[in-house]
Amino acid sequence: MPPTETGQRKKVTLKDVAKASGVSLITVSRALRQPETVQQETRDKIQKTIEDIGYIPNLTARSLLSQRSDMIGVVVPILASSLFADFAQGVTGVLEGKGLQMLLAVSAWSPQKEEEAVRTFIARQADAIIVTGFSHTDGTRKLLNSFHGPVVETWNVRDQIIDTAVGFDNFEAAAEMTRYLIGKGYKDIVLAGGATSSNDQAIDRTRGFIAAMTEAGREVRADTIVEFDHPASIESGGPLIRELMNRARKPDAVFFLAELPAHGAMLWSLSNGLKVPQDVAIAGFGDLSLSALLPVPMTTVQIKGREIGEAAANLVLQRLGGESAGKPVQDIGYHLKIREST
Amino acid sequence: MPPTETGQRKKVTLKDVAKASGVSLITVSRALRQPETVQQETRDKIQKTIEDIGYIPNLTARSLLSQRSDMIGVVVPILASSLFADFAQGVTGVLEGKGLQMLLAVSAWSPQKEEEAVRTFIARQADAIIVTGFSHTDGTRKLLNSFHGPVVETWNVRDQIIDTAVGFDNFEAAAEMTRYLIGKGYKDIVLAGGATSSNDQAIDRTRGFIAAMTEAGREVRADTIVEFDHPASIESGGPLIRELMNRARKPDAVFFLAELPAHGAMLWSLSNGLKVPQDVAIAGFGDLSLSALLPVPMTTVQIKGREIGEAAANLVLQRLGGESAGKPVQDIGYHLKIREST
DNA sequence: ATCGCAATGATACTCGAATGTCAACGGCGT
DNA sequence: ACGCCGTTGACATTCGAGTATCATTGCGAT
Repeated sequence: MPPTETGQRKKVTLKDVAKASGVSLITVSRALRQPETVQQETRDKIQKTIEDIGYIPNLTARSLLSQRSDMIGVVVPILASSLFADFAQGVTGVLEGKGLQMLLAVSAWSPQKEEEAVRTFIARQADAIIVTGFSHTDGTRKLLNSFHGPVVETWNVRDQIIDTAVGFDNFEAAAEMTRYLIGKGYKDIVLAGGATSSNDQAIDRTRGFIAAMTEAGREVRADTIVEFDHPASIESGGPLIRELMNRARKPDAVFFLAELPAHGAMLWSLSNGLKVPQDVAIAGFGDLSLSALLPVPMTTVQIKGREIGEAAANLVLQRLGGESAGKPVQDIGYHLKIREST
Repeated sequence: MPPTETGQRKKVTLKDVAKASGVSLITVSRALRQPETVQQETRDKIQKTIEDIGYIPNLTARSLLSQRSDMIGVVVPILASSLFADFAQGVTGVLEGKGLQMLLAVSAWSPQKEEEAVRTFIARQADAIIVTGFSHTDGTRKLLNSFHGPVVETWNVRDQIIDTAVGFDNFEAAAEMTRYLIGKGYKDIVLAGGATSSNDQAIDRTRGFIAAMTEAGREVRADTIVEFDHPASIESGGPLIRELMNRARKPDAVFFLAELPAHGAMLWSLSNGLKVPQDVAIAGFGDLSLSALLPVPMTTVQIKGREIGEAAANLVLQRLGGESAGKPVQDIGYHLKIREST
C-alpha cells in the first residue's frame, strides 16, 4: 500500500467531517444535499474541511440506501478486437460525465461466462445491463427477464428480444454482400467463417449468405463454407486461403465473415503472387481502418462499433431517466464498402 | 424494463428466503456462511428456495459491512487500441474466477480525467487501483497516496513510484532501437511521435532516442523530430511520410513511436512506389500482429500488453492476499523485432 | 414582550448482509 | 434425573449515508 504521507489513514466518513468542522452530522449532510438550508458561512467551513481531510462519499453506502448503483454492466465477447473495443469505448464515452460507471466483463464467446457476468452485475446492483448478441443460456434469460432495469442486447437485431436491442441486421448484411458478389459475376464463391453454435451474429450472417446463394440458384455444397480459427485473427487468413487456392476447383471469390482473417488472406495472396481480385476476390466484414489502406483496398461491410455502443448507452440513459422511449429495437445499419478487392 | 414473467418483481433478500423456506433469517445466513452448523436437510431446503425464488446476494450490502468491494479500478488512456485492449483483457482474465470485477475507465490521455476516474474508484471502494503511466495530476497523487489499497502504475518503469509499477523501460527501448538504426548505417533518422506533455511513455521514448543519437554524435535538429496526430491512427502515417519524403533532405529511416502510423506510412510508401527499406527504412513501436504480415515485414519494438495487464492484476491479487511480495517494480521487458523494413 | 422564522441539532430509522450473544428446544448417554 | 450437544431462533448491532420528525437556539419584526 502507498506510504502514508498525509498521515490520515483510516476511512474518512461524514461523521469525521462533522467532528472536524465542529458542526453536527446532519448539518454536513444538509450542506451537501440541500445546500440552501444551510448558511453560506457554515457551508464554506464544511466545504473546506471536506477538502482538508479528503472526504470522499462512500457510494456503496449511498447505493444501499438509494437502491441505485450508477453502474452499468457490459458484457463483450472479446476486448482485443477493434470493433468491440470501439463499442466499449462508445459506451463509457456516453456514460462518463453522467456519473455512471461501466462494469466490464469479457465472455470469450461463452454463454456460461456471460451468465456468470450477468449474475455478478445483478449482485452488484447494476442499474442496467448491456450484453452482446442473442445467444444466451436459459439461466441468463431468466436472470435478465426478472432483472429490475433496462436490458440491451447488441450487435444484431432479431424479433424475439428480452427488452431492447441495438444492432444491425447481420442476415441482410451478409445476404447483400453475397448478392453483390454474385451480381459481379463470381462463379465460385466461398464463405469463410462458419457458425459457432453460440454466436448468433455468425449464424445469421451464414444464413444470409446461404439465402442469397439459394435465391440466385447457386448451390451451397459442403465445401462452399469453410471455417477459420476462433477467435478470428489476422494470422489465420493466410493458411486458409492457401488451402482454398490449392483446391482442384479454385474459388474466384472468398467472403470472410470477419475482417482480420480477410486481411491476412489478402496479404498472403499478394505476397504469394496472387492478384486480387483477378486471381481471387476477397471481401471482408467489419471494415477496420486498415481495410481501405491495404495495397488493394478491401471490399467489406462497414459496421460502426462505437455507434452501437453509444446508442446502447443512450438507450439506457433514456430508460433510467424515465422515458420509455420509442422503439425497443434500434437498427444502426451497415454499409457495403465496395473497393478494389472485388 | 423486461416484461414480468416470473411474477417475482421486487428485490429478493435474505429475509425473503427465510420466509419462503420457513426458517429464520439467521439459519439462512448460517446455511450460506457456515454450512457445517446447519443440518443437511435444512440446508437443502434453503438451497432449493434460493433457486426457486432466484435469490442473489446483494454485494453492495456485503461490501458495506466487509469493507471490501472486490472491484479493481483500471484506467486506460484509450481502449480502441490493440495494446491497451490486450492490457485490459489481461487484467480481467486474471481477476475473473477470483470473484473480482474490473471497473474500467478511459482517460483519453487526460490527467484530469484520470483524476476523476481515480476519485470515482475510491468512492466506489475499489480494493485496488491500476493506472497507466506516471503522469498524474497533484490531485491524483494525493488521492493515491492516501488510498487504502494496492496501487499499480503501468506501461513504464521509473524510480519515483507511488506504490508499485509494472511495465518496461520506454527510454531504453527507444534508445536501443535508435542505436540499432544508427549501427545499421542510417544517416538521416527521423523520429515520428513527439512527446505529448502528459504522456510519460512518449516523453521517455523521445528522451531515449535523443540520448542514443547524442551518444553516437548525431545531431538532433528541430526537424529531426516530427509529430503525428493524436490519438495515433493508421491514417496519419501516410501524409506524414509523404511530407518527409518531400523534404529537400530526405530521411533514410523513420522511427515511429507508435505502431499504427508506422503501418500507414509503410502502406503509403509501397502504394507510392517507394521501396522499403531501400528508399526509406521504417521502424515502429508496439508490434501488432499485422506488423509481421505486411508486404515488407516491419521492424519494431515488441511489447506485450496482455502480459503487463496480467502481471499488474497478479500483483494486486498478491497484495490483497496479504503477501507484501517482492519487488515493487516489475519490468516486463520488450524485444527488438528486426524484420525487413530496416 | 411576543411571534415567526431561519439555522442547527438530537434521535431514530432505513437499506441488506452478517455476526455475536444468549436462549430454547430435542435427543442422547450416564 | 441431570447435563451435554446439536440445531435453531430472537435480538441487537455494525457498516456509511441519508431522511423524517421534533426540539432548540437566536434574531428581527411587530
